[in-house]
Amino acid sequence: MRKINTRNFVRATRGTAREINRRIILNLVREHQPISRADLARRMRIGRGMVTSLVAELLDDGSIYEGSTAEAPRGRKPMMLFVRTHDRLAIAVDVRFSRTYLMLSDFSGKPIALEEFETIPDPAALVAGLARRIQKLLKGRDAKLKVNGIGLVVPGMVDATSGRILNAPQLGWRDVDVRDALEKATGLSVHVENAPIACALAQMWLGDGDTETPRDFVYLTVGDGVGTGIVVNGEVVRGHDNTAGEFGHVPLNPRGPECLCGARGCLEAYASNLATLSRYLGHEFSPTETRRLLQESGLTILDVIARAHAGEQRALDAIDETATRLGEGLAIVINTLNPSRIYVGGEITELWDRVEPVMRHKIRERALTAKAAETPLVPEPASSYPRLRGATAIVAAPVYAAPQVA
Amino acid sequence: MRKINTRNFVRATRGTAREINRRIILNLVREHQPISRADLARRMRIGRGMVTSLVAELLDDGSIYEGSTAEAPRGRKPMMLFVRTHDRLAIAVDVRFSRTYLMLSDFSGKPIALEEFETIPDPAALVAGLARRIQKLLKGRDAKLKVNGIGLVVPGMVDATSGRILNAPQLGWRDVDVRDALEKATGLSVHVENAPIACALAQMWLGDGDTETPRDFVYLTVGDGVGTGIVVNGEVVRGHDNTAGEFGHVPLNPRGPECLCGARGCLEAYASNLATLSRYLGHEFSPTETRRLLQESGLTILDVIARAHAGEQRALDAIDETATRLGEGLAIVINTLNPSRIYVGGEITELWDRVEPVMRHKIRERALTAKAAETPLVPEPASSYPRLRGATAIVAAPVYAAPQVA
DNA sequence: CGGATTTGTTCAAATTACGAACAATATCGC
DNA sequence: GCGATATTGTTCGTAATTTGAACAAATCCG
Repeated sequence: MRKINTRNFVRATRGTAREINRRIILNLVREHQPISRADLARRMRIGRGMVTSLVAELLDDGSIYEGSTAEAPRGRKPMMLFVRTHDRLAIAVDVRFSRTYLMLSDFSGKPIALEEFETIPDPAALVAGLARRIQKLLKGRDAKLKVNGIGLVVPGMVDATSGRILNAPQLGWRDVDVRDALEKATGLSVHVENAPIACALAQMWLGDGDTETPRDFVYLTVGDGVGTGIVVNGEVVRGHDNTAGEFGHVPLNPRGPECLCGARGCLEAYASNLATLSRYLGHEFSPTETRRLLQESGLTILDVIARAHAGEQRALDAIDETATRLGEGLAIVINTLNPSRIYVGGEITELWDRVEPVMRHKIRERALTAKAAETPLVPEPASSYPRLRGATAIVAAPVYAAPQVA
Repeated sequence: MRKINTRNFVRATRGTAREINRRIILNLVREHQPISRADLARRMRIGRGMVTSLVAELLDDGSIYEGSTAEAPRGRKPMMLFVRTHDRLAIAVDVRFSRTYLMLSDFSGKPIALEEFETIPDPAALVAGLARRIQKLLKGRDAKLKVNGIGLVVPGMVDATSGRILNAPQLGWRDVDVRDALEKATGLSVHVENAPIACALAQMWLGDGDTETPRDFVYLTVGDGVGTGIVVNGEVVRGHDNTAGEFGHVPLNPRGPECLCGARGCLEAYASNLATLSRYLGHEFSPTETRRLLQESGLTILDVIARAHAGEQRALDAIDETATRLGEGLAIVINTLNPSRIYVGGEITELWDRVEPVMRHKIRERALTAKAAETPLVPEPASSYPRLRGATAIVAAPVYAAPQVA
């Protein structure tokens, strides 16, 4: 029961029904490939003639392709259909505090080329550098491989419709427009997105290969900060001013450590990588001291994880406390949004066998129903580059998304 | 960019485009009445001929009606259209701990008859009693007034699709099916909904007369418990097991008062009417003691509010603390969902001039952005019967909602 | 009263969904 | 090897629907 937006609706025209059914077929092929025309007709309860005609259009515009025929117990062998992902490309950019990652990948998220370089703090200079690298990246490529656009992910608040970066504290950017500049420099369409939302979009549109992604879930990212991407009813939640999902600043303890946001005892001040590292070094997190402390020690979160793996008690204690706090935060996520699943991304997933039971224990303590207490937690290893996959997803999604109607 | 649900999609048929446009017209009439066919054609960028034909169908099925002609500076005077609400009725039922409210209203939410009686704890007996009262209510009515259905609101978790009440602790109901029984007894279709969600639906579909309701907001109910109804992208958030919106059990203080849910320091244990009343009597909230305490004293929340109005310091202190805690809770709502507005319902709104500034102060302290800190808080007086309006809304909404497609 | 202007209706043409017939393969029983 | 049967995919006529233009109705103005 969605309400129609009478300020900004899309009315149906002669071609709308066809467009809707074509998009449904494209998605059925995507999720059930290989699949035959006759199978599509059965699933959609539609005549095979209609399928032939719609499939012809999808073949024409290159969205799908015909593979070989498949075995059948009797009758004519069906001609199998597949979505064309290997020659539709996206350029994914992940801008982070110290380094920027640049990936060329196909529409399935499979990497073709990957490079990284030091982040240039000035937006204009970064755009110029990016444009140069992108041009070089595409130079030697086969012209047949169509690049559909650029997806750019930043740690911070983004207005996805205007493409403006509203506030990215880690980069020191405020109200910066990189989209238009990068579009002008490369001639490609550019989509900008906030990192946790991008990770959620990667899960939604590219999946993780094995299990089917639900239509309502939360993606928790644990990095220098703690953030979430929220998906409800098959759609991302951005919020009225693009600041939804800041579960990192849920207060856990009014007398807890000071947080970058100015408050005390935020989840992030307990569970971000900086906070974990700081705790390992014997200090509470502090927005003014911690960075200096870490630079002095030269340690990174991966060192703490390695030592925990090796069995060092101090490292294990630091990690356990982080997991406990994450569990408290996730209990709030579960009680307020009741997602069917929670994905967890970040270096901390390397210790999943240790971390998950601790989080689960807290969640069981706090969840309001027995079902909710067992909300599946799914780790996503950092090795799968979730942010870059998310950048790819924002380029690919418009091709597969439901057409806007009504 | 909504993802198509390939397990449960609706394909477009020959009539789909027509259905979509008819529904758009209905909603345009709803929100802009009085409006002429020519105006509709302009707003939809569609030929007037199409509008004539679609409007004829809507006139036929009684969704809208023609009023009188309107003045125009020159040319033929337009014939104005209106939605027909006054002779389409809904029966609204609000089952609460001690009393049950029964309202007959039209589709605009305007009450026609209202009665109340003591809640019968046994579900089957309550249904039988309700059916009897409903029959009596409808007996004397004009047969032309079409009753579209019954909306029933309960304090607790509800599976809106199956109509089962999963858990309503205040009523002591667990996994109870009142829908089928009430449908059988009355011959009317019955919709069951959770109270805070129903309040949100009332705002979304019936509005409050003056201002336009946004497509993303939160409705906070402060009663015996504290709950929220969440609306995102013009659609209600129910959660995977129908337990979304439990912001009442966000922990504010790990060493706070014990809550009914078993945890400590929940928002609800600070800010529900029971907690406020308990605090006024000089005690912390306690799930075991408070009810007895209140029965002994014979006081209700309205007494405390009246004394606060009269300027009694002890009452004011109790209310201020409640407002402070609600502010902390709302800051979490704002940082995690970033709604464009928050409606607040409950007896406490009687003291809005006192309560709002206290909540706002806390929100300003905690909100992550300046814009979010100014998220409008809109009080809804208990006198407008928000839950009963919500029950009406769940009956009326299917008539106006966007058709499900793709 | 005729021209100008706007609203609402009618109608023919262009498109499109739909369904039935048909062509193309393939297996199986004999 | 050959007809019977089953299944896939295509073609094509029919019915339904959008679309745009012409037309009728209503009103004001000079």
